[in-house]
Amino acid sequence: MPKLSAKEHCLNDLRHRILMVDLEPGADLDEVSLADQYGLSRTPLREVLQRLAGKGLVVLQANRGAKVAPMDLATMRTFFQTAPLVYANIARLAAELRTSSQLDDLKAAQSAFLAGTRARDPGATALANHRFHAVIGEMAHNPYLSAALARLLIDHTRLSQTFYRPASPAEQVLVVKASDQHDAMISAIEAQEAALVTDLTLQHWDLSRDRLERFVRPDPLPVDVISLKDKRHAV
Amino acid sequence: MPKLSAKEHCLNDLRHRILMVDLEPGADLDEVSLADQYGLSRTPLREVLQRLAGKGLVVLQANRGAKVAPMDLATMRTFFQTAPLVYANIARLAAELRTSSQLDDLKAAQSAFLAGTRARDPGATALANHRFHAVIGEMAHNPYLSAALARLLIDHTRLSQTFYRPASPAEQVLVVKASDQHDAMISAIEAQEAALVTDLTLQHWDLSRDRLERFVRPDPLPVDVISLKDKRHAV
DNA sequence: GCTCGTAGTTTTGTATACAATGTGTACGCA
DNA sequence: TGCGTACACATTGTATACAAAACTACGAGC
Repeated sequence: MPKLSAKEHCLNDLRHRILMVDLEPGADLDEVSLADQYGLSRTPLREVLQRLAGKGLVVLQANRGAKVAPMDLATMRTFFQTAPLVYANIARLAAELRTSSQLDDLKAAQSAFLAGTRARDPGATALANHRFHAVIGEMAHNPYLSAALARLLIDHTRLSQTFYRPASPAEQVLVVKASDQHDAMISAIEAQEAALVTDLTLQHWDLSRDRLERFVRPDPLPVDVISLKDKRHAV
Repeated sequence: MPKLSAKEHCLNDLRHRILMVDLEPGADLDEVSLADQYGLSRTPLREVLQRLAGKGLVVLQANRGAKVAPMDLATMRTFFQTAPLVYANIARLAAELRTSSQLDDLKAAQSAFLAGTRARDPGATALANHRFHAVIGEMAHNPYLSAALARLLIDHTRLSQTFYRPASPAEQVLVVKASDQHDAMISAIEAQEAALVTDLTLQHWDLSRDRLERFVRPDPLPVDVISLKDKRHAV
């Protein structure tokens, strides 16, 4: 069991809280309060913030402290525009270049994902999903595209959390479908079938996008209030 | 005139030296010597290193200091594989989304590039070229692809420096051609002709790749040493 | 003779005190 | 009353001293 230093715990926990939108996009981060919250002095805490800034999780403002990386409308637009390109290319490279130990990591991430869904734990599920796709990024052995992927995954995970609502039956079906796609991707990556993985990845993206869109643009409220009244007891 | 703090100067200068391969890939960076070299204490210097690490210019090794980001064979292979994809997509977005002030920045970078070539200053030329493509990255308004682009440009600039040899006449022709392509790209971006910019960018990439390849795989030495002797005075 | 262990040195990591910068508020003046 | 300035407070940035970890070299044991 690797014993984590206070600094490592701080880094992981802040990362976790940002991805879970426990710390909201744009939120100011106070050095002193975070420092004694994690039981370290400001010096190493500032290094943690610099590191998080390097990964794109926070942004530093000179003489004005750090804040959680914001997510405005423009960001989201760009996200939807860019994700399929990067995901597809990463997936293709992953199929070609994956090592067997990375394949084990991927299967472990998928196990965690399944466990999360079974436990109805949206946070754990989202985090495992993040890990799953991050491992595919590692498989691609491409530092350039991985830099883009890492930033995409940050916003992808945060968007999922933002729009998540306690599992409706329809939602649950989609999650199961996503899990099946994960399994298919694992098989294809293991068999190194690059074209197939690319295709599966794009299907997976479409599912994810539909799921996000469903919350951004929900079904409109019924215009006819009277008829709604009649249906009240039909639920 | 913006007065630079010692810290900003340190950041810029280290960046500069890394891009110019004055600091070679993989070189160890000693905190204390760098600290008094730039006249600041270790605390802010470490922050500078963290920032450079975030940009991908250096890599940090826990309890074992920092070193300049290495460039091994695998990196170069990946670079050539990935560059056209990112450059082309960035260029297309830049044409669509550029602002007029960014267009001014781009023209300024091209002026600097031209000045560098005229002065036969390979360092200044490479840096201006870096800036030129970085501005196109800014125009794309896409933080995800920009992250990939930034890392590509680091290695692109370093490769150019590594393989640069004092301008042969043939080499000079290629630089002029590159400059012309820059001008064409500026016009196309100004006119927001996305398809044209994408095409020009890929042509520009081909030129750059040919130039790099020329040095990686130069013409073989003449096998027939005797006949070479006869030609000695013909040069 | 080689390996392992250990002491000393060098280098990195952390805490704290202090300086500088930014921010808010209250007061004076028009 | 409105605006500007100045002062006080809060927060960030820097330096230095100290602690911990890694590297080196030397010596003992097998």
